[in-house]
Amino acid sequence: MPFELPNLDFASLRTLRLVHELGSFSRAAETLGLAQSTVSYTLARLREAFDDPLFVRQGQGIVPTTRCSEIVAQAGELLDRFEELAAPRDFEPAVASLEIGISCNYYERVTILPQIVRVLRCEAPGIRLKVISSTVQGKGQLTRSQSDILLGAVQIQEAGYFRRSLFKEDYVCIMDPQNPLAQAPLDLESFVRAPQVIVNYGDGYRARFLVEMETAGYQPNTAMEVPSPASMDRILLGTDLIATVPRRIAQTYQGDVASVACPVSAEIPIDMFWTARTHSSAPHVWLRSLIATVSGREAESLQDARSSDTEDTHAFPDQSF
Amino acid sequence: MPFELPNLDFASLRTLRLVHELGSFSRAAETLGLAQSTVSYTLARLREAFDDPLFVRQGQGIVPTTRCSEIVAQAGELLDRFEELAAPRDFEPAVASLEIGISCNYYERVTILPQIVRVLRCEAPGIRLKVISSTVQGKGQLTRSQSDILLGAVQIQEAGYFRRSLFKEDYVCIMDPQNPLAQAPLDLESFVRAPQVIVNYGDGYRARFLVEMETAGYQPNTAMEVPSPASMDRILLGTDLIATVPRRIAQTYQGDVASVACPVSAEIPIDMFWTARTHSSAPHVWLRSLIATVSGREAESLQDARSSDTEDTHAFPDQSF
DNA sequence: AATGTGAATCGAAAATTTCGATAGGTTAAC
DNA sequence: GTTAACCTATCGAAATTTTCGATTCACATT
Repeated sequence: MPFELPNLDFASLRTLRLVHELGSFSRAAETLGLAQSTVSYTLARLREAFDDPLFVRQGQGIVPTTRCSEIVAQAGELLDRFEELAAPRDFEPAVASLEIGISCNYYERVTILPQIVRVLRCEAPGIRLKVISSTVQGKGQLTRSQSDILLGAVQIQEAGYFRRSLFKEDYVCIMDPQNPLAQAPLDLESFVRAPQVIVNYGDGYRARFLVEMETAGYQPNTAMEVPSPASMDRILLGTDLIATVPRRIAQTYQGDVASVACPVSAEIPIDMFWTARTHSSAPHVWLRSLIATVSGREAESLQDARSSDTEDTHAFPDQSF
Repeated sequence: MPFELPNLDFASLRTLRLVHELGSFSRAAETLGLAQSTVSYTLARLREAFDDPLFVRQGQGIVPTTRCSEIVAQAGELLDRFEELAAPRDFEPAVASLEIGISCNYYERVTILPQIVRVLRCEAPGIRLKVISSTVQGKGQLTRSQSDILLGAVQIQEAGYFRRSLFKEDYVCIMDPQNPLAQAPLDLESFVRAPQVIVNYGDGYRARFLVEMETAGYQPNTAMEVPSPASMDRILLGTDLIATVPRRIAQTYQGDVASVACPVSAEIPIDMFWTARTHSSAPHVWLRSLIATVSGREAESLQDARSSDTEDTHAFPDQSF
């Protein structure tokens, strides 16, 4: 064996430092509230570990060996770093520097993230968001630690995930303002007949209102399919087409298109999910709280659809930006 | 109390690191040759110390919290530094960097140090010598850690000092080569009569041969007193003066002055002293060994004039320089 | 010599760590 | 679904380490 790597605890190093500082075993013991024999025993262990006398008697008192002084200098740094490491993390948004991963899709990127980003740039400029498309794999991304937070109209049954409802979304029908259907509330019959642009979101996902329509025995008059609701206004303007999109998406086209309530009632619950891995991390707690607050009032945290776990409410900043 | 600073040992941090690496308590226990419950208990202590779950269950196995990964990264550095600190110091002259303090006077600076410096520059260029004048305070300088090594014709009776004899020195009389006294061995009567330059070394120190003369009832014919034997040749040349100086000092004037044996026999033992503080330090051991080897053959180490402590003999380099 | 100061050592008590066994909880297979 | 496999958590007992008070030892000062 080349050399037996010794084990010591940080308290021993603190004792060593104190003895070095005070130049006395007895006074160190007194300061620490221990018996002198205890300090003596601790030093015996240190001597063993470092294979050096560390302190030698010199007349009245003791004198550190050169090696001892080296060790004390190094040990001081170790202690400082350890104590910093062990200190409770008081998270300060203003100075924190870290990356947080968010899985979501177009909808959340358009409706939730812009507000979050504005607050972050102002209050926590050191937090970097890494947003990835969740498609239908959001849960797996969470468990594989590819992201820390999953946002979306997802339903996770399994245990081991935390959930917080953000808000409920419903659908509106949008169309060219000249479209006759825009002049009055839309009835179901007209809605079914109207030529629609259907958003399929790729990956075989089917919008909730389509599922509801089907259940009720209706088929939409599909004139066109697109993978994303982005720039839907550009498509619709000047045509007789209508599109059924989440209300908050419709608001991003505001002014350019007319919107009316969708006669097929379908609510989409938008939730936030995370795992125990980040549950107790101060920055994550803070960001989740921010997301919940920014998203609306219906804040409510549940784990496994059982234990409620209300997070600290984020105090929304009243400063203007 | 603001926060209880926790105590941990380095073995716990190693366990943490291993669990993080292997992703399993059981496998870490197996690797360490411990029971799984032991690792579990160690993690309970770590969780307490860091106030964080550190690892959370995730299906099959466990996943580290974000805080845990931070801690492991930091702890890894702490462990590396600690292990480096605890590793046996294998002293390598070629790369060692440190300062060693030497107390001595003119005699040793002229006779011993030049050879030491040449070896150091060649073999241990990182060792910086800090030479201070010992005058008559050499012992105090040692005990106050103002120097690490004391060289000189000193006699320390007290315990607690290590000593190694370097060599014995005797006196020669030097003079202008034209001086009639230089032509034959000097007899005591001529010596006492001859006009001398007496070196008083300041500080009331009296050369050994003067003490011997006095004991024998003679007084030198003092023509002049100087504080140091430096440049004595410049003083003597062209005069009828003689000076009595240690033989190795006389050799530094070689060629310029004539020297004959001093009829008053007086041996000066030149010793090296140090304390327990540096006794076990590898670089100091090495340097002391070098000094002893360079100084002559009579190497012999004694503590308290009792316990002999022969140091490693320094293998004098046979390379030319 | 006697005295004082401070570290080392000793035996017993206290606290901590370790172990084996077992319980609790989740995943994969049948 | 039930079982089997595989984790970590927990428990009580045993082993080890740490602490303490008292004493001894070493050195320095009076």
